[in-house]
Amino acid sequence: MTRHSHDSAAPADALTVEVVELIGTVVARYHEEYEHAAAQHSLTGAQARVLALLSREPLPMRRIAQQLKCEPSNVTGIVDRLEARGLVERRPDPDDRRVKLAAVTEEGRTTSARLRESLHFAREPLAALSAADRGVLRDLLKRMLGAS
Amino acid sequence: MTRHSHDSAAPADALTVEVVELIGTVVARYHEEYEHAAAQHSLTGAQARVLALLSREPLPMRRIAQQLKCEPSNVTGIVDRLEARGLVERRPDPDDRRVKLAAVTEEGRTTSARLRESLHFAREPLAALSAADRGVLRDLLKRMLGAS
DNA sequence: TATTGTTATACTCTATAACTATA
DNA sequence: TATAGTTATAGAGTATAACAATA
Repeated sequence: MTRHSHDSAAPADALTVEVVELIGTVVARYHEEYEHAAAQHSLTGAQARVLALLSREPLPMRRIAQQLKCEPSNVTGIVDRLEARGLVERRPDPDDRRVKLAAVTEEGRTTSARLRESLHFAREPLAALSAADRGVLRDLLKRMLGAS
Repeated sequence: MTRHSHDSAAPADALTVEVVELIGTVVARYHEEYEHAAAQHSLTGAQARVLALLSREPLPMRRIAQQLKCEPSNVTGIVDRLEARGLVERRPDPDDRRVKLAAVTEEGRTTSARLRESLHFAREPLAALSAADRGVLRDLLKRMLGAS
Protein backbone atom coordinates (compact mmCIF):
# COMPACT_ATOMS: atom_id res chain seq x y z
CA MET A 1 0.00 0.00 0.00
CA THR A 2 1.49 3.29 -1.05
CA ARG A 3 -0.89 5.26 1.12
CA HIS A 4 -3.96 4.91 3.21
CA SER A 5 -6.29 7.63 2.06
CA HIS A 6 -9.68 8.50 3.48
CA ASP A 7 -10.74 10.50 0.47
CA SER A 8 -13.07 8.99 -2.06
CA ALA A 9 -10.55 8.92 -4.89
CA ALA A 10 -8.09 6.45 -3.47
CA PRO A 11 -5.63 5.31 -6.13
CA ALA A 12 -6.61 1.96 -7.60
CA ASP A 13 -3.76 -0.49 -7.97
CA ALA A 14 -3.38 -2.47 -11.17
CA LEU A 15 -4.80 -5.62 -9.60
CA THR A 16 -7.95 -3.87 -8.43
CA VAL A 17 -8.43 -2.29 -11.84
CA GLU A 18 -8.07 -5.70 -13.47
CA VAL A 19 -10.63 -7.27 -11.14
CA VAL A 20 -13.07 -4.40 -11.75
CA GLU A 21 -12.71 -4.84 -15.50
CA LEU A 22 -13.32 -8.58 -15.15
CA ILE A 23 -16.44 -7.88 -13.12
CA GLY A 24 -17.54 -5.48 -15.84
CA THR A 25 -17.15 -8.28 -18.37
CA VAL A 26 -19.16 -10.63 -16.15
CA VAL A 27 -21.88 -8.00 -15.87
CA ALA A 28 -22.01 -7.51 -19.64
CA ARG A 29 -22.06 -11.26 -20.31
CA TYR A 30 -24.76 -11.80 -17.70
CA HIS A 31 -26.97 -9.14 -19.23
CA GLU A 32 -26.54 -10.39 -22.76
CA GLU A 33 -27.57 -13.86 -21.69
CA TYR A 34 -30.53 -12.62 -19.72
CA GLU A 35 -31.86 -10.43 -22.52
CA HIS A 36 -31.29 -13.19 -25.05
CA ALA A 37 -33.11 -15.76 -22.93
CA ALA A 38 -35.99 -13.33 -22.41
CA ALA A 39 -36.17 -12.53 -26.14
CA GLN A 40 -36.41 -16.23 -26.94
CA HIS A 41 -39.76 -16.10 -25.17
CA SER A 42 -40.68 -12.72 -26.72
CA LEU A 43 -40.20 -10.99 -23.39
CA THR A 44 -38.25 -7.87 -22.55
CA GLY A 45 -35.75 -7.96 -19.69
CA ALA A 46 -38.10 -6.07 -17.39
CA GLN A 47 -41.00 -8.40 -18.20
CA ALA A 48 -38.81 -11.45 -17.56
CA ARG A 49 -37.69 -10.06 -14.20
CA VAL A 50 -41.27 -9.42 -13.10
CA LEU A 51 -42.34 -12.86 -14.25
CA ALA A 52 -39.48 -14.44 -12.28
CA LEU A 53 -40.45 -12.42 -9.21
CA LEU A 54 -44.10 -13.43 -9.40
CA SER A 55 -43.27 -17.08 -10.01
CA ARG A 56 -42.18 -17.20 -6.37
CA GLU A 57 -45.28 -15.52 -4.91
CA PRO A 58 -48.02 -13.06 -5.83
CA LEU A 59 -47.09 -9.48 -5.00
CA PRO A 60 -48.83 -6.10 -4.71
CA MET A 61 -47.92 -3.73 -7.54
CA ARG A 62 -46.11 -1.53 -5.04
CA ARG A 63 -43.82 -4.34 -3.95
CA ILE A 64 -42.90 -5.13 -7.55
CA ALA A 65 -41.81 -1.53 -8.02
CA GLN A 66 -39.68 -1.73 -4.90
CA GLN A 67 -37.99 -4.91 -6.13
CA LEU A 68 -37.35 -3.39 -9.56
CA LYS A 69 -36.25 -0.11 -8.00
CA CYS A 70 -38.52 1.88 -10.28
CA GLU A 71 -41.60 4.04 -9.92
CA PRO A 72 -44.92 2.24 -9.29
CA SER A 73 -46.44 3.83 -12.39
CA ASN A 74 -44.04 1.83 -14.58
CA VAL A 75 -45.21 -1.47 -13.15
CA THR A 76 -48.71 -0.84 -14.43
CA GLY A 77 -47.53 -1.06 -18.05
CA ILE A 78 -45.23 -4.03 -17.54
CA VAL A 79 -47.94 -6.05 -15.81
CA ASP A 80 -50.46 -4.89 -18.44
CA ARG A 81 -48.32 -6.46 -21.18
CA LEU A 82 -47.75 -9.67 -19.24
CA GLU A 83 -51.48 -9.84 -18.50
CA ALA A 84 -52.38 -9.25 -22.16
CA ARG A 85 -50.32 -12.32 -23.00
CA GLY A 86 -51.98 -14.42 -20.32
CA LEU A 87 -48.82 -14.89 -18.28
CA VAL A 88 -49.99 -12.88 -15.27
CA GLU A 89 -53.28 -11.88 -13.70
CA ARG A 90 -54.40 -9.21 -11.21
CA ARG A 91 -56.32 -10.37 -8.14
CA PRO A 92 -57.99 -8.32 -5.43
CA ASP A 93 -56.37 -8.36 -1.99
CA PRO A 94 -59.01 -9.55 0.49
CA ASP A 95 -57.43 -7.52 3.30
CA ASP A 96 -57.15 -4.16 1.51
CA ARG A 97 -59.37 -3.26 -1.40
CA ARG A 98 -56.88 -0.66 -2.63
CA VAL A 99 -54.28 -3.36 -3.30
CA LYS A 100 -54.03 -5.48 -6.44
CA LEU A 101 -52.01 -8.65 -6.26
CA ALA A 102 -50.18 -9.68 -9.43
CA ALA A 103 -49.85 -13.44 -9.77
CA VAL A 104 -48.52 -15.76 -12.48
CA THR A 105 -50.99 -17.93 -14.38
CA GLU A 106 -50.22 -21.58 -15.11
CA GLU A 107 -48.85 -20.56 -18.50
CA GLY A 108 -46.78 -17.87 -16.82
CA ARG A 109 -45.33 -20.42 -14.45
CA THR A 110 -44.23 -22.76 -17.22
CA THR A 111 -42.81 -19.84 -19.24
CA SER A 112 -40.86 -18.72 -16.21
CA ALA A 113 -39.52 -22.21 -15.66
CA ARG A 114 -38.42 -22.52 -19.29
CA LEU A 115 -36.79 -19.12 -19.09
CA ARG A 116 -34.84 -20.20 -16.02
CA GLU A 117 -33.69 -23.32 -17.84
CA SER A 118 -32.48 -21.36 -20.84
CA LEU A 119 -30.24 -19.21 -18.67
CA HIS A 120 -26.98 -20.90 -19.53
CA PHE A 121 -25.02 -18.53 -17.37
CA ALA A 122 -25.61 -20.88 -14.47
CA ARG A 123 -23.85 -23.76 -16.10
CA GLU A 124 -21.32 -23.07 -18.82
CA PRO A 125 -19.04 -20.46 -17.31
CA LEU A 126 -19.05 -22.00 -13.85
CA ALA A 127 -18.49 -25.48 -15.24
CA ALA A 128 -14.89 -24.42 -15.83
CA LEU A 129 -14.39 -24.31 -12.08
CA SER A 130 -14.09 -27.25 -9.70
CA ALA A 131 -16.43 -27.49 -6.75
CA ALA A 132 -13.59 -26.29 -4.51
CA ASP A 133 -13.01 -23.29 -6.77
CA ARG A 134 -16.70 -22.44 -6.77
CA GLY A 135 -16.61 -22.56 -2.99
CA VAL A 136 -13.69 -20.12 -2.90
CA LEU A 137 -15.47 -17.86 -5.40
CA ARG A 138 -18.63 -17.92 -3.31
CA ASP A 139 -16.74 -16.88 -0.18
CA LEU A 140 -14.89 -14.08 -1.96
CA LEU A 141 -18.10 -12.71 -3.49
CA LYS A 142 -19.91 -12.89 -0.17
CA ARG A 143 -17.16 -10.96 1.59
CA MET A 144 -17.06 -8.47 -1.26
CA LEU A 145 -20.81 -7.88 -1.17
CA GLY A 146 -21.07 -7.90 2.58
CA ALA A 147 -18.55 -5.09 2.79
CA SER A 148 -20.25 -2.31 0.87
CA MET B 1 -22.24 -35.54 -9.13
CA THR B 2 -25.44 -37.43 -9.49
CA ARG B 3 -25.13 -37.58 -13.25
CA HIS B 4 -23.08 -36.28 -16.11
CA SER B 5 -25.56 -35.05 -18.62
CA HIS B 6 -24.85 -33.64 -22.05
CA ASP B 7 -28.22 -31.99 -22.36
CA SER B 8 -28.58 -28.29 -21.78
CA ALA B 9 -30.57 -28.64 -18.57
CA ALA B 10 -27.92 -30.17 -16.37
CA PRO B 11 -29.00 -30.15 -12.73
CA ALA B 12 -27.44 -27.24 -10.87
CA ASP B 13 -26.03 -28.13 -7.46
CA ALA B 14 -26.72 -25.88 -4.49
CA LEU B 15 -23.25 -24.36 -4.58
CA THR B 16 -23.57 -23.36 -8.23
CA VAL B 17 -26.98 -21.87 -7.60
CA GLU B 18 -25.57 -19.87 -4.71
CA VAL B 19 -22.69 -18.54 -6.81
CA VAL B 20 -25.06 -17.59 -9.63
CA GLU B 21 -27.25 -15.69 -7.19
CA LEU B 22 -24.21 -13.90 -5.80
CA ILE B 23 -23.17 -12.93 -9.31
CA GLY B 24 -26.70 -11.67 -9.90
CA THR B 25 -26.33 -9.48 -6.82
CA VAL B 26 -22.98 -8.19 -8.08
CA VAL B 27 -24.56 -7.40 -11.45
CA ALA B 28 -27.44 -5.50 -9.82
CA ARG B 29 -25.08 -3.58 -7.53
CA TYR B 30 -22.76 -2.74 -10.40
CA HIS B 31 -25.61 -1.39 -12.51
CA GLU B 32 -27.06 0.69 -9.71
CA GLU B 33 -23.69 2.30 -9.11
CA TYR B 34 -23.09 2.92 -12.78
CA GLU B 35 -26.48 4.52 -13.39
CA HIS B 36 -26.14 6.59 -10.23
CA ALA B 37 -22.69 7.84 -11.20
CA ALA B 38 -23.94 8.68 -14.69
CA ALA B 39 -26.99 10.49 -13.30
CA GLN B 40 -24.74 12.62 -11.11
CA HIS B 41 -23.42 14.08 -14.35
CA SER B 42 -26.90 14.22 -15.94
CA LEU B 43 -26.01 11.35 -18.25
CA THR B 44 -27.92 8.17 -18.99
CA GLY B 45 -26.14 4.83 -18.76
CA ALA B 46 -25.85 4.55 -22.53
CA GLN B 47 -24.46 8.06 -22.83
CA ALA B 48 -21.91 7.36 -20.10
CA ARG B 49 -20.82 4.16 -21.81
CA VAL B 50 -20.30 5.91 -25.15
CA LEU B 51 -18.43 8.75 -23.48
CA ALA B 52 -16.14 6.24 -21.75
CA LEU B 53 -15.56 4.44 -25.05
CA LEU B 54 -14.67 7.64 -26.90
CA SER B 55 -12.41 8.86 -24.10
CA ARG B 56 -9.99 6.15 -25.19
CA GLU B 57 -10.05 6.94 -28.92
CA PRO B 58 -12.31 8.44 -31.58
CA LEU B 59 -14.51 5.83 -33.25
CA PRO B 60 -16.71 5.58 -36.35
CA MET B 61 -20.41 5.46 -35.52
CA ARG B 62 -20.50 1.88 -36.76
CA ARG B 63 -17.86 0.76 -34.28
CA ILE B 64 -19.71 2.35 -31.38
CA ALA B 65 -22.79 0.33 -32.29
CA GLN B 66 -20.70 -2.84 -32.36
CA GLN B 67 -19.27 -2.11 -28.92
CA LEU B 68 -22.73 -1.35 -27.52
CA LYS B 69 -24.21 -4.37 -29.30
CA CYS B 70 -27.04 -2.29 -30.69
CA GLU B 71 -28.19 -1.10 -34.10
CA PRO B 72 -26.20 1.75 -35.71
CA SER B 73 -29.34 3.87 -35.97
CA ASN B 74 -29.49 4.11 -32.18
CA VAL B 75 -25.99 5.55 -31.95
CA THR B 76 -27.06 8.58 -33.97
CA GLY B 77 -29.39 9.74 -31.20
CA ILE B 78 -27.00 9.00 -28.33
CA VAL B 79 -24.15 10.89 -30.00
CA ASP B 80 -26.59 13.67 -30.95
CA ARG B 81 -27.38 14.23 -27.27
CA LEU B 82 -23.74 14.10 -26.21
CA GLU B 83 -22.85 16.50 -29.01
CA ALA B 84 -25.67 18.88 -28.05
CA ARG B 85 -24.06 19.10 -24.62
CA GLY B 86 -20.63 19.72 -26.04
CA LEU B 87 -19.12 16.50 -24.70
CA VAL B 88 -18.55 14.89 -28.09
CA GLU B 89 -18.04 16.06 -31.67
CA ARG B 90 -18.30 14.44 -35.10
CA ARG B 91 -15.28 14.66 -37.39
CA PRO B 92 -14.87 13.56 -41.00
CA ASP B 93 -12.68 10.54 -41.65
CA PRO B 94 -9.94 11.61 -44.08
CA ASP B 95 -9.69 8.08 -45.51
CA ASP B 96 -13.40 7.46 -46.16
CA ARG B 97 -15.85 10.28 -46.65
CA ARG B 98 -18.76 8.06 -45.71
CA VAL B 99 -17.42 7.65 -42.17
CA LYS B 100 -17.95 10.06 -39.29
CA LEU B 101 -15.60 9.78 -36.34
CA ALA B 102 -17.07 10.58 -32.95
CA ALA B 103 -14.52 12.06 -30.57
CA VAL B 104 -14.68 13.51 -27.05
CA THR B 105 -14.13 17.23 -26.60
CA GLU B 106 -11.96 18.56 -23.80
CA GLU B 107 -15.06 18.97 -21.65
CA GLY B 108 -16.10 15.43 -22.52
CA ARG B 109 -12.73 14.14 -21.44
CA THR B 110 -12.89 15.79 -18.03
CA THR B 111 -16.49 14.65 -17.54
CA SER B 112 -15.47 11.11 -18.40
CA ALA B 113 -12.59 11.27 -15.93
CA ARG B 114 -14.86 12.56 -13.13
CA LEU B 115 -17.36 9.85 -13.92
CA ARG B 116 -14.67 7.21 -13.63
CA GLU B 117 -13.63 8.62 -10.27
CA SER B 118 -17.15 8.54 -8.93
CA LEU B 119 -17.49 4.83 -9.68
CA HIS B 120 -17.06 3.61 -6.14
CA PHE B 121 -17.54 0.02 -7.19
CA ALA B 122 -13.82 -0.11 -7.88
CA ARG B 123 -12.90 0.65 -4.32
CA GLU B 124 -15.35 -0.04 -1.56
CA PRO B 125 -16.43 -3.62 -2.18
CA LEU B 126 -12.99 -4.80 -3.20
CA ALA B 127 -11.36 -3.05 -0.26
CA ALA B 128 -12.77 -5.84 1.90
CA LEU B 129 -10.40 -8.25 0.21
CA SER B 130 -6.66 -8.51 0.72
CA ALA B 131 -4.34 -8.25 -2.28
CA ALA B 132 -3.92 -12.03 -2.18
CA ASP B 133 -7.70 -12.49 -2.19
CA ARG B 134 -8.10 -10.11 -5.11
CA GLY B 135 -5.49 -12.14 -6.98
CA VAL B 136 -7.43 -15.34 -6.36
CA LEU B 137 -10.66 -13.64 -7.42
CA ARG B 138 -9.01 -12.38 -10.61
CA ASP B 139 -7.83 -15.86 -11.53
CA LEU B 140 -11.21 -17.44 -10.85
CA LEU B 141 -13.05 -14.82 -12.91
CA LYS B 142 -10.57 -15.16 -15.77
CA ARG B 143 -11.03 -18.92 -15.87
CA MET B 144 -14.77 -18.51 -15.64
CA LEU B 145 -14.91 -16.02 -18.49
CA GLY B 146 -12.37 -17.78 -20.63
CA ALA B 147 -14.48 -20.91 -20.53
CA SER B 148 -17.69 -19.77 -22.15
C1' DT C 1 -23.47 -3.02 -55.84
C1' DA C 2 -22.12 -2.59 -51.11
C1' DT C 3 -21.36 0.28 -47.09
C1' DT C 4 -21.89 4.41 -43.74
C1' DG C 5 -24.68 7.19 -41.47
C1' DT C 6 -29.17 9.12 -41.06
C1' DT C 7 -34.21 9.52 -40.90
C1' DA C 8 -38.85 7.77 -39.93
C1' DT C 9 -41.59 4.82 -37.23
C1' DA C 10 -43.14 2.12 -33.48
C1' DC C 11 -42.57 -0.09 -28.97
C1' DT C 12 -40.83 -0.42 -24.27
C1' DC C 13 -38.96 1.50 -20.09
C1' DT C 14 -38.43 5.43 -17.26
C1' DA C 15 -39.75 9.51 -14.06
C1' DT C 16 -43.10 13.13 -12.81
C1' DA C 17 -47.50 14.80 -11.77
C1' DA C 18 -52.38 14.48 -11.32
C1' DC C 19 -56.29 11.54 -10.60
C1' DT C 20 -59.49 7.50 -8.27
C1' DA C 21 -60.76 4.56 -4.88
C1' DT C 22 -59.98 3.08 -0.90
C1' DA C 23 -58.11 3.33 4.07
C1' DT D 1 -55.21 12.79 5.38
C1' DA D 2 -52.58 9.18 3.64
C1' DT D 3 -51.93 5.17 0.62
C1' DA D 4 -52.43 1.90 -3.69
C1' DG D 5 -52.92 1.86 -8.30
C1' DT D 6 -53.72 4.19 -12.50
C1' DT D 7 -53.51 7.63 -16.19
C1' DA D 8 -51.26 11.26 -18.87
C1' DT D 9 -47.16 13.06 -20.51
C1' DA D 10 -42.51 13.45 -22.00
C1' DG D 11 -37.76 11.72 -22.73
C1' DA D 12 -34.62 8.02 -23.77
C1' DG D 13 -33.18 3.49 -25.69
C1' DT D 14 -34.25 -0.09 -28.94
C1' DA D 15 -35.16 -2.52 -33.62
C1' DT D 16 -36.75 -2.25 -38.41
C1' DA D 17 -36.98 -0.30 -42.82
C1' DA D 18 -35.99 3.12 -46.22
C1' DC D 19 -32.94 6.75 -47.75
C1' DA D 20 -28.67 9.79 -49.32
C1' DA D 21 -23.83 9.98 -49.93
C1' DT D 22 -19.83 7.57 -50.87
C1' DA D 23 -17.02 3.54 -51.98
